[in-house]
Amino acid sequence: MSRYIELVFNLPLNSRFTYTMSDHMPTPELGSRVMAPFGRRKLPGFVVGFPSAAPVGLKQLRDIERVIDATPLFDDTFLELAIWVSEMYHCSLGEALSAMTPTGRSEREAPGLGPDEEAYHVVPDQLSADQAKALEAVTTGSPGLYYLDGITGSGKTEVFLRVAEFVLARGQSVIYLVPEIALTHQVVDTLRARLSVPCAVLHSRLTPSQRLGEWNRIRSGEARVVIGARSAVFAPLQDLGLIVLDEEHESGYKSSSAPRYHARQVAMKRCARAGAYLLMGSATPSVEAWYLMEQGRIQRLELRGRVAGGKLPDIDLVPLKGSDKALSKQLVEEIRATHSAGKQSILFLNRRGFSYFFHCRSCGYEMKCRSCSVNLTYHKQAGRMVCHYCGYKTQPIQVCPDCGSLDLGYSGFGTERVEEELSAHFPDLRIGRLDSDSVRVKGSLETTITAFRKGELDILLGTQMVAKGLNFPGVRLVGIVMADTGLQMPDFRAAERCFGLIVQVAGRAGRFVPDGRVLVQSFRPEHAAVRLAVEGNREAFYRSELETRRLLGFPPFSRLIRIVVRGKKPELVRATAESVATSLRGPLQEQGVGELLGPADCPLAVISGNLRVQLLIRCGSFDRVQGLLSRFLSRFESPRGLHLEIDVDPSALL
DNA sequence: AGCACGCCGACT
DNA sequence: GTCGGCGTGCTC
Repeated sequence: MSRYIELVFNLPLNSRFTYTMSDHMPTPELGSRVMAPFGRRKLPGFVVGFPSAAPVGLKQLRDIERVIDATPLFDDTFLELAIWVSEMYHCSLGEALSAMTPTGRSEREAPGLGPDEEAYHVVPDQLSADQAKALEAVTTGSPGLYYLDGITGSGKTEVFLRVAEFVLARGQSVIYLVPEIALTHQVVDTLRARLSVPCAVLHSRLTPSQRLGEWNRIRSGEARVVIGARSAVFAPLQDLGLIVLDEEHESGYKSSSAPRYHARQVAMKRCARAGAYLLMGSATPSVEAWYLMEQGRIQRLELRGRVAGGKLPDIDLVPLKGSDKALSKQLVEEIRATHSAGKQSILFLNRRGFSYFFHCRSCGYEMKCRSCSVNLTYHKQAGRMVCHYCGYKTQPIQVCPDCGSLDLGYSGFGTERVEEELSAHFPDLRIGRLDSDSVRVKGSLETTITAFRKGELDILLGTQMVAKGLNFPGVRLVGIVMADTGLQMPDFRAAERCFGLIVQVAGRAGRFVPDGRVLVQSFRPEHAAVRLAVEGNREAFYRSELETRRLLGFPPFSRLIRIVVRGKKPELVRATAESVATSLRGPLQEQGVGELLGPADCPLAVISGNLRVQLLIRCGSFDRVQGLLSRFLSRFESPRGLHLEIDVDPSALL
């Protein structure tokens, strides 16, 4: 009599595969992995069931080869969550399990400046009135959704810690999520110093054996606190009592590869199931979270003012109208004054991409990547035009290939160009640059930061990664070189991101540089996102942004599902997108559950030689659209060399 | 997703 | 004659 075992693989195949076990083999447990012959290959598979009979219509089943895991990776509660993930985000069960367990392939993460802001976390003798109120609201309220709405330095971390202590004291466990790996270390240090319970760390940059080790410490119950980036939301804790989601607005919580889950969404699901608290926090909540707070579906806990005192710095808005210089007169003067006072300056640029590209002043021709539809960026050091999507490099042109004009110019500012302008203005000042180019040389990140901290540099210039490192003691001036980068992008969250960035940078500057100056340069100083951020008027910004979203029928007034058809053959891609649209549009309309937009080329229409065409479903009834889409996808056979990417609640539409 | 099979074109 | 393009089918 045969024993049957059901496996799923990390493949885009929806079915489960039944195998037999030879008599001498000990039966593996549900949730462990086994090696199994699969066609001509051998693959690791997850054990998801033990059917009592073989599936009908199969003549010969094959034996599994060996058991990989001595102890299982997950239990049936976890399997239930994996099934939910696979249905919600339209991937196979095996793909979901791969992403959720320590076996998953590593997610790519941007290099970051380890912000040791938490090192400044001091245990206060007494909570502020707002902190005490927030803590009481959570601990006397029923488990559910809570939001610490407060600026940097308002003491969110202390409240997170106290709620964690409260939950641990009840014998329950805690997941503490941060938006990127670089932030885990400080949180770990703070929690380990404070909580008398072993903490585990989970993120994708641990080695496979480290990850498995931490995973087993969690499964065994040894560690009741887990700190980590988004994948830590799947930590296999028993008796979950609390998930902390710090910096809720951060885009790092959304996975950019299948399954494209959002840690906030998964956290809500887990907390609802476990009867646990979900405690989020940010100074600049996502528009969705803000809306839910307005509706009372998330309980807002306001933290006003700063625990350590210190008011928000004055922010000056400097228009950049009609100038082709990256540094305005005001900014130059401020840098000089700052240096004269023996202080340091930090200059901040949104992104290294979308800036400093080549264009023809006569006809407007722009140099684009041959296989991606993005503008190439000039990198002076290498003397090359570089594509930031595929890495393609080519020589800069001397003559416009379209009109023959020699009048070619740069526009936009990259860090290199700003550095050049700085050197011209301040030949005697020492300038350090931090961006993903300069950081690629290993060790240079630490070297630059250390030098700056020691006062061996006068100006630190960088991209995103300096935004979180504004806690240097000698800094007095923070300049945002071009605040509106990204605003022109065809993405409905552009304004929200722009707003959040300015407020975050200004807030951090104010926390660590109480007498500091913040200068925001902008080409579009009149834009609501820029103006209201500089004024610090959050209510007005969210009100105006919500009104825009309402008019356009965008989230939070609807939920979106994005389908990207991607492939090398343009005709095939377009034809497939068209046929997918036709198959979906009818049922959506007849059932009145949603609306299909497109097909249309993605704003970044070609990446690495693949044409990308998108369809957008604006859901009236999210659940019914999901059902309809699942049924469609199970019938749909993708032509060869062609991929469908399904993104539920997309965070960007590029 | 792989990996084989199989059926047509242009190379030693 | 065969090396190799990628269309088609299948994996318990």
